Amino acid sequence: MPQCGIEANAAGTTLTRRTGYGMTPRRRNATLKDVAAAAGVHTSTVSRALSPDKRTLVNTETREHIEQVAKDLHYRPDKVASSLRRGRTNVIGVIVADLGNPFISPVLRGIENALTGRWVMQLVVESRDSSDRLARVCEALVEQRVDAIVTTAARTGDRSTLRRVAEEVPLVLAVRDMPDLRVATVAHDDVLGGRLAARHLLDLGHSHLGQLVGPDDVSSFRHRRRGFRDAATDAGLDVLEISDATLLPTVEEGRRLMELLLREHGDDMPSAVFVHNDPMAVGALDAARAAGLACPDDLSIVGYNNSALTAYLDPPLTTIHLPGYELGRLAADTVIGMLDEPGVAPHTVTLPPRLVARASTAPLSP
Amino acid sequence: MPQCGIEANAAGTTLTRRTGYGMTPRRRNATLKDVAAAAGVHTSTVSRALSPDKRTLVNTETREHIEQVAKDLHYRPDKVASSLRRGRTNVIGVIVADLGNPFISPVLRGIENALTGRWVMQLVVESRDSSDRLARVCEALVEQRVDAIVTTAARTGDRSTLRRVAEEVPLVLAVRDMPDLRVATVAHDDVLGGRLAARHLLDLGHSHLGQLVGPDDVSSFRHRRRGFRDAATDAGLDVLEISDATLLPTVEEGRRLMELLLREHGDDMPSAVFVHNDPMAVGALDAARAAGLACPDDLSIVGYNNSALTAYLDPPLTTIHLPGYELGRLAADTVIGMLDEPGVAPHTVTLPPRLVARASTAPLSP
DNA sequence: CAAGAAACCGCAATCGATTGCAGGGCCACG
DNA sequence: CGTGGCCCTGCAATCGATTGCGGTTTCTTG
Repeated sequence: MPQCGIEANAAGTTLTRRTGYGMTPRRRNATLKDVAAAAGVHTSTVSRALSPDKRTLVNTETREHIEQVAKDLHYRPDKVASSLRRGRTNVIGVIVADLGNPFISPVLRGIENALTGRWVMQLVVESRDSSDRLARVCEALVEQRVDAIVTTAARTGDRSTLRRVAEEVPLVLAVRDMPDLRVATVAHDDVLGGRLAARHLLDLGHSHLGQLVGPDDVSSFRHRRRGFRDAATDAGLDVLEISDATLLPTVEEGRRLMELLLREHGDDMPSAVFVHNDPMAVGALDAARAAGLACPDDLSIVGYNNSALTAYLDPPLTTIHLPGYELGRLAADTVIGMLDEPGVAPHTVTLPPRLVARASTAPLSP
Repeated sequence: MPQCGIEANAAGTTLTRRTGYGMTPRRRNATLKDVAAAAGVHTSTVSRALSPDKRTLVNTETREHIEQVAKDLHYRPDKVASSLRRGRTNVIGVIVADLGNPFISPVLRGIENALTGRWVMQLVVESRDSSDRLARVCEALVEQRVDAIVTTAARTGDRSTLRRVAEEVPLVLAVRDMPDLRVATVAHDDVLGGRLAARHLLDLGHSHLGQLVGPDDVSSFRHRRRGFRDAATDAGLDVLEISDATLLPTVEEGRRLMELLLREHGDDMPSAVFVHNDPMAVGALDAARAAGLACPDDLSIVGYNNSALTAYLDPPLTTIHLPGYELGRLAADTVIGMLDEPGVAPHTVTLPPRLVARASTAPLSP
């Protein structure tokens, strides 16, 4: 290790060099060059010594010396420079429709947890379920050179946007899917979710069913609706549907829809309704109660998502549980897989929901 | 515009050049050089023409021509290269303790919304309230060269970590604060929150108060505890405290603590207790009920956070509402402010909580 | 002992955009 | 007609890390 002889004077090089040209005068971190100078070797050697998979290319003594110097100088590799050179940022973009929706939290958490194990980070943006905004954030993420994008914000009208995106960067759809778009997808089996809700009510003896359905341009609602209806059809029954919902999953929205149902079909009310998410189910329940219907005696209600505290409502809400955390993990795994070996056929996974029976549903009173 | 003459052959340059050296053979996007060649001008001219604040430096005709060519080639500036050159990424790091905690959603949303207006994006990571992990993710964010960090995950033991971080990159504490660390902070006034809870109960005539408190190394719990106790002291009263809580804000945890309270002070039970967050309040309520205490008749309960659906519990939960979205926005604003004009004294903002009185609290029965 | 291999390290190009400086063209004014 | 000034563009360095290739040194082997 002849370089060590130079160390003495090389180490004397100071770190006070100012950032050149018109740079913003920010903090000055040690760079590869600084470490190289201080260690008396070439930058390429430092780079190799500090690289997990190239470290074998450099002599052990040299490497240890470099590692020591790097630590002394508090050297931190610049991921920006690294990304530029390698053409890979180790960052993925995550698009969600609404960060305020509690349902998305476990998904995000699943993604985060799967990624950090792989030294990848996530850039999180919100589309607010607007097509324009979705297009814009996609553009922004591509400019940021994210290695991949996972989006939970796909609506039917976004197909062309997503198709374009998928041509530029690995894309994964999460939570919502997109028919005939050949893109990797990780979603819940919402058709099954709808069926579970229906089957539960049928098992309880209900034969007059209704559902308050979410917008049809969101696949998860479309699937729930179809699953519920299919199961009813299988039993030879019709389903009363209120399909006026917007994308606001609020208690008030649920109340509004239930009032609509009461107004339009008050003389022929179903004995059980399936509401496409929990806050809305709560609102629906409230409106029904206000109209003099007791739950579950006069009306059984099934929600969706198994949101926090639904078990402690009055009455505890029967609902469909979705494994959001697992979905997040799998979505991240899928992304990583696509990056590791590109060109494999788009992978699609669906996770089974689970019915959680509580007191908002009861056998049909005779 | 003499360059236009060259356009014909310059535009003939193809985009099929392979990525050089050992690059991963990913998508090939048009670069500045491509646009320059196609437009028959130098890259620097293209850069200027496309830069919002330098566009005036280039002739209008030239600029429009360049813009056209750029659009035709689907040119997208490479933020990575740009970041390297300018020493600024326009990305900030956001550290949260637990992505699964629904309380954090509006905060994240507030940050996102404030940032996207400024063309800045957020890298979101989770510390899981572990000091080790916090240190690691901070390190990772610094390596990513984020322009700033906002963290909601500060615990007392993290002081030295955060101090080091603050020396390297602009830091903002959100939600939780850190005494005698001179760092910009945006938090709720949790002392006031605690006082509000106490005052509400005192106003209802309660004179025997208790609280189930969160861990003392988290400022928000410490503040709540103090505020509650101070208000009681002001009224000449003592407070029974159970301070065995962990950082898991679960229903079960609340149940456990209430059982502890019942076991240790069953013969001398307070008539009202303040629980430091909503899920725990629900658990506490459940345990109390299991022990034969009716709420609010025998026991009034106040929660914290005004979580979703608390208004529809049985009974509807009295709780403290926090403006999480606004907090997020302000935290982001603070960050942006620090970036725009560095060197100003650390700014600190506190937002007022609000008591939401519902049916889980009632006047002391005589 | 000579030739070949292996281990190790340095050179320099490269990723793509930004920007200080300088130079060319053109107009105005003395 | 000459000089000064303005407008616009081009030149080339730079940000910091990575890596193919080539050159030394040392070790192995016939």
